[in-house]
Amino acid sequence: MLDQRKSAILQALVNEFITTAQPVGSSHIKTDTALDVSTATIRTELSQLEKEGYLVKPHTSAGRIPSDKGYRYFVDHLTKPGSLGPAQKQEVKHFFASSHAAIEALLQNTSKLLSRMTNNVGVVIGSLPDTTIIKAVQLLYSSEFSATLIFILSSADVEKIEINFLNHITESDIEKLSALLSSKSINIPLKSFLTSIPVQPENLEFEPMLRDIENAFKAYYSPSNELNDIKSSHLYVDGTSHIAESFEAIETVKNILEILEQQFVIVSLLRDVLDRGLSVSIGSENGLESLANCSLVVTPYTVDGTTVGSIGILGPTRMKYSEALATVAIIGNELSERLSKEGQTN
Amino acid sequence: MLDQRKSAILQALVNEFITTAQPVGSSHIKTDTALDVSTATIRTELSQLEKEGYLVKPHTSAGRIPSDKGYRYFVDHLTKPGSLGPAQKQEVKHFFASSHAAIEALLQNTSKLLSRMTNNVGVVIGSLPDTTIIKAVQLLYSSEFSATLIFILSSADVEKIEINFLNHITESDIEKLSALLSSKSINIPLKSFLTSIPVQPENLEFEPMLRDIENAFKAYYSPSNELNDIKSSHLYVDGTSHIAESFEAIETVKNILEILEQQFVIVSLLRDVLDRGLSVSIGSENGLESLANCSLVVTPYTVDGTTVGSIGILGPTRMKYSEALATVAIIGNELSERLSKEGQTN
DNA sequence: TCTAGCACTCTATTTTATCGAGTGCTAATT
DNA sequence: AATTAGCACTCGATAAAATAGAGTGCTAGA
Repeated sequence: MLDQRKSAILQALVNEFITTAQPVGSSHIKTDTALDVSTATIRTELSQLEKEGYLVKPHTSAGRIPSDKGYRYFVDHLTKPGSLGPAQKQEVKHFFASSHAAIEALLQNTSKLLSRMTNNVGVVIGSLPDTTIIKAVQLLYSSEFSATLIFILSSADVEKIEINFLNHITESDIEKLSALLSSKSINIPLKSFLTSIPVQPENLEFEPMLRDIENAFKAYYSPSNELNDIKSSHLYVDGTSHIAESFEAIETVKNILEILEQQFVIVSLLRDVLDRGLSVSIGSENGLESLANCSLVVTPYTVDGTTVGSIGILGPTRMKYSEALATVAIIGNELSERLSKEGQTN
Repeated sequence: MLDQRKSAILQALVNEFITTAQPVGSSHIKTDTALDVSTATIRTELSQLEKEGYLVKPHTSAGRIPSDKGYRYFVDHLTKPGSLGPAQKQEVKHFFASSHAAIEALLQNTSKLLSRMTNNVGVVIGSLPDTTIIKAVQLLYSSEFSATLIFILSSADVEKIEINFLNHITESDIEKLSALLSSKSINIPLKSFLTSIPVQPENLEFEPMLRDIENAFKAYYSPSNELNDIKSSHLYVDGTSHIAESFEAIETVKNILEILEQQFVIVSLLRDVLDRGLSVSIGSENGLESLANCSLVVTPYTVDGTTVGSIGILGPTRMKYSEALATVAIIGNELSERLSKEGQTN
């Protein structure tokens, strides 16, 4: 824990660095703070803060830059939750009040909103396979040898799986099968879908088709499939252009874009946060070389009290945390509310 | 039309520039080509090519760079279709042979494949609202006041629309409505959906609900909604990190990323190509300041002979056109075949 | 414990010099 | 008429040298 003066200095330094992106020297801090001490005193303080790992010097005769530890302290102890201006609150309210016919569009637009309001990359992760429950099942006839299996999930997502049948099927077969599946599988977790349709005496005639469905389902959710996470929990990203604004080095930009393309990486980062609530992951805490200069501000969102996904922003470590935290928090809340209200998904 | 020697010079110059990204001087061209003339002769040719608009000089004492017109000539007259190596053909075959349970995943992965094989941005556009036909309709009960309307389209896409009813509804209402819609709307174009359900004497009791559906549908496809194009024709983009490799200036990268985020811009660019077949759009031909240094190689794809969308790559004007054309063409073919076979979508 | 003062460090910026790939022109050659 | 050798000239790129100034760390005195 830092004493009052060190705190004030660290806070001023971080704030200054966030806005200017330049190393901060002792004299700047003197003007920024109300501290009535000389720059020499500030310098000794700075050098101690550096010794303790909160600050870093790019080179001998430069000002200081916050280290990840410095940012961490800043976020944990020196950042008030922050509140949005009325105009911005209005923007969020208006966004969620306006209609978004499809859930996918809502989530996609939510990532856009996050991005636009914070000038960072907006990220939204929908549906968590472990917790989602089947709210409706429907099998739709496509052709003599294929049909589409559709799940509507508690997370408000829709999953659809193409089924190819080995044997000839009829529309009436499919209808009966569909009814059968509905009767057995509603309100159980998606991951238990298979066990919910054991072969019973009365549906022996459907056994081969059920076998086909089983195979398609297994293939779709095969854990060996790296894309599985993406398929079963959609990721919506927007505002990638902001990272080109935030970083000078084109190499850095490239690396971050690559990470964003490997969606499962982001997905797992966002998942970590589910039981932690609103939280910040700073630089090296992300555990990824490529994201060493990035921070994530993430919060889970809920549907009817159950956590179903998370939203967040990805930006440079020198982001406006207070603003970011406030924005992510409010959008998370409004999204939860929007998804829960009107019983749309129950 | 350029004479033999000018052609050879232009061709050599473009090829050299594509690989080195440096302005090309007369001596390089002498070594690159089999032409048995002096550099002085080449210089006069170059200066004529420049006068005719095929080449550009960054500054007085530099080599030349192809202009958009130069690339255009190169693509139109000096580029053979190009063919992929066996390993690459294999990669494409293998990709389309392996199973992709959901169409969305297939299209998303196709953009990834395009990107990986060409080291550019891969783009896939699915479903064209004007031509898509409803293959199945289903209304699913969600709650007392809401349901989900699902269309399976000939493009293999699924559209779903949340309906909020003004009045209390029951599951049985929804079932009947669903059957009614199915009977009236299958095999008609999506855009004619509304006119396909006129109120008939026998379904007067559903009139208020049909009204609600009508409103939701109208809202969803409202032409005033700029997002409409995106919603009704999904866009899949992958490999954005490659643009950070292709361009030096971070500003350029930012601008291109921004364009990619405004999906409807890309969608309209890709649409232009539908009746032109495999084609290339170079630099200023794209009509967008931000894409002045980019080219698009695009081809439509079909399902059972009907064009339903297009795929392509976005890269720097100095891309390997021959390779790009070959790759886009083969992937387009395989995708069409894959979507058509097995009658999955009929 | 704080502060004024000062020597020292080191990057960033500017200035100057030099290099060399490439051009355009001209006069001679084929 | 086309080609080519020769040469002066241009101009960005790279390197080297000079300068400025923001910032530090240390010390001695208040």
